[in-house]
Amino acid sequence: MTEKETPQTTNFIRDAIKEDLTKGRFTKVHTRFPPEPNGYLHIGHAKAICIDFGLAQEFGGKTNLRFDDTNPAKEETEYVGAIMEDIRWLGFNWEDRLFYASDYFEKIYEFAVALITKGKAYVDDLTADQIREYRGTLTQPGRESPFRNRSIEENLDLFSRMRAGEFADGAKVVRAKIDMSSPNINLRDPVMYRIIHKPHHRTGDTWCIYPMYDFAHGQSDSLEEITHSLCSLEYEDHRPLYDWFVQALGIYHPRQIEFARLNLTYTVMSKRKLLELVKGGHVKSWDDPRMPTLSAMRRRGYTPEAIRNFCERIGVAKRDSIIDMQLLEFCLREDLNKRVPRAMAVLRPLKVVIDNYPDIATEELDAINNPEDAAAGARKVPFSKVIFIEQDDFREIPPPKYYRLSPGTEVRLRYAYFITCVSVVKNPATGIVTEVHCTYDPATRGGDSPDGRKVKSTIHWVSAQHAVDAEVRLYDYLFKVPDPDNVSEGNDFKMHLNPNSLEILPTCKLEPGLALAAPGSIWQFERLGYFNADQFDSKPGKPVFNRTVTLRDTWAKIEKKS
RNA sequence: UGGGGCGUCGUCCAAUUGGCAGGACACCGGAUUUUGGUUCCGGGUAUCGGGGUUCGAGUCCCUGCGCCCCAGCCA
Repeated sequence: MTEKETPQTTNFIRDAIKEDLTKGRFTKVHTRFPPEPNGYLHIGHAKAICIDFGLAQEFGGKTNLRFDDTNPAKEETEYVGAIMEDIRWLGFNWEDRLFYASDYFEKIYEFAVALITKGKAYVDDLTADQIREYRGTLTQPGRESPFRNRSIEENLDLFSRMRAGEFADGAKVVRAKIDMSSPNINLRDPVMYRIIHKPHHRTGDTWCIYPMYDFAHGQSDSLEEITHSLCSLEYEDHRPLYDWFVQALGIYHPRQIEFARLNLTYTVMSKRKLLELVKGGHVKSWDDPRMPTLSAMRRRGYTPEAIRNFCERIGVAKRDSIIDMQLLEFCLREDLNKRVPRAMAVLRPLKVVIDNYPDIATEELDAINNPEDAAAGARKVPFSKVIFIEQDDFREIPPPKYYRLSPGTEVRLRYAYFITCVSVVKNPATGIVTEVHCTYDPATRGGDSPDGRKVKSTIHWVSAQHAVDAEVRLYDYLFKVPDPDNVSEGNDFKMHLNPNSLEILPTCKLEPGLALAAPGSIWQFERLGYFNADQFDSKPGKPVFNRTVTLRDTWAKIEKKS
C-alpha cells in the first residue's frame, strides 16, 4: 500500500500509542488481527484490519495474522483460506507472521499448570448449570465452588488426567481462582479450560481440552510480543481479566485497547444474522453481491482502495454509531470515477429508428474512454439507422424539467448526432410506445452543432445491429430501513428485508466492445452507474454484469420530489 | 436495579487539553459540463438536561437523564 489516501485527523488509539512510545511503556508497535475461522470477513472486519495493520504501519511496526482457533466445535479450516484471501485483497500483508492460537496449546497448558501451582487456579467438578448458578447475577455476588480449595497436588493430577482424556465433555473445567463476589462477572472464577472431545482443524486429536478465549488471547499476544491488542468494545469488561492473567503469569504485558465496531445503515453485520440470510435463502450465498462480506463486495465491484479510504474516513472512537451507507458509496464512486473506463449500455431498450439515416450504412464514431483520465484514450463505437435508447430517456408526455427525448424535442446522442423525435409507434392494445422515430442532423456528427445550437440533454445509445446481449443484475439495499436491527419486541430483523434488493434484467444491449469484458472488470455505463462483469458467471461473448453502484442521480431526486 | 463504557450538526469524526465549535458524508442553492456524472462556488443545522467554578466551559466540579455491553464450558 503505497498510494496516498485521505489523511484523517487523529484518534484516541493513535494518541495512546504515541503516549506509550514517549513514556517508554513500549519501544515499538506490533499489533495483530485475530479472526476466528468460523465465518467470512465482512466490512466490519475491514475496519479492524485497517486499524490493526494501518496503525502498526504508520509507526513502522508489524502486524501478525493470528487465527483464534480455540474451539474445535465451531471452527473450520475452510474459512482460513477465505480469510487470508480477503485480507490480501484488501491490501495488507502479514509476511511470515501467520499464527494460530492453537500453535500455543502446549504453552498455554503450561501456563495453566503454572497458575495451578501458584494456587491461582483449580479443577472444578461443577456442571455447567451449577457453575451458572454459583456465578450469581448482575446484582448478586456468586458463591465459591465446593471444589475451589482442592490441594495443588490434586489439581495438578486432575488437570493432567483431563488432558489424558480420562473425563467426558463437561465433566470438569479449570477455573481461575479470583473473586466470586467481584462486581465484574468475568472475574468470578472464569473458566480457563474445558473438555471437548473433538478433532481440531490443526491439532487433530492431540488435545481434548481447549483453553477459553480469555485464557488464550492475552497469552498469545504476550508470546508474540504484541504491544497493542486492539479489539472491540465488548471486551472492555474482559480487560481486567486479560491483565490479571498476564500479571499472575508474570509474562510480557501487552496493552488491550477497545474501540467501537462498525455498523452500517441498510445492512446487518453479525455473523449469526448473515448466516441466517444465507441459510434462509434470502441471499444466494456468502458472496451474494448484496451481502456486506468482503467476498461479496469484491464480487460486486468494490475496490480495496475504496474500502480502505472509507475505513480511514469513518474514524475510530468508542461510541456506538451507525455509519451512513452513502459514505461508503461516496468512497466507491470517488475511486471508480477516476479509474474505470466508460462504455454505453442500454438496460431497458427502446427501439429508435432514424428515418433519414441511410438504411444500410454503418459508421464508426469516436468515444472518449475516460474524461477524467486522458491516458485512457479513445475507442470507436458503431452507429447505424436503428439504435436502442433507455426507456427512461423517452417520454411521450414529458413531465416538468424533463430534458430528454420526447415528441418534437431534440437531444444529443452521445458522441453521435443530434436527433429530433418525429413520431412514435404504439402497441394498439396497451398504448405503450414500442418504437420511436427520429430524424438526425448530419452536420452534428460527433455531437457538436456547427451553428451553435444547444440541446437540453445528451443520452446514451447502442446500435441495434451491433449490440451485444447481456444480463445485468441490479442490486439495491438488502433492507428497506436504515437500522434493520432496531425491531420492536417479538419482531425479527428479517421483516425489514427489501423484496426488491435484486432485479435481473435479461435483455440489456451493450456496445460491442463489452462482449469481451474480462470477468471482474469494472466499467462505468455512462449515465447509469458502475458495473462489473461477474467474476463467476460472466463469459466472453456472454457477459453478465453486476451493478456496483449507481451514479449520483439528480433527475431521480427531482422526479421523486414531484 | 451490580459493574464497565458512551452522549458534539441529519450521520460519522475533530476541537491545540479552559480561549471565536471545525471537517467529511448527507441535504439545499448556484456555476461549468457532449454523462441530470465529474469539478467548482455558496448555504443551513450540533455541545443530553439542571446547577456550580471561571473574565471565559464541549472541555473542570456536582447532579440528573438517555443509550450500549456483561450472568457461554462462544469469541
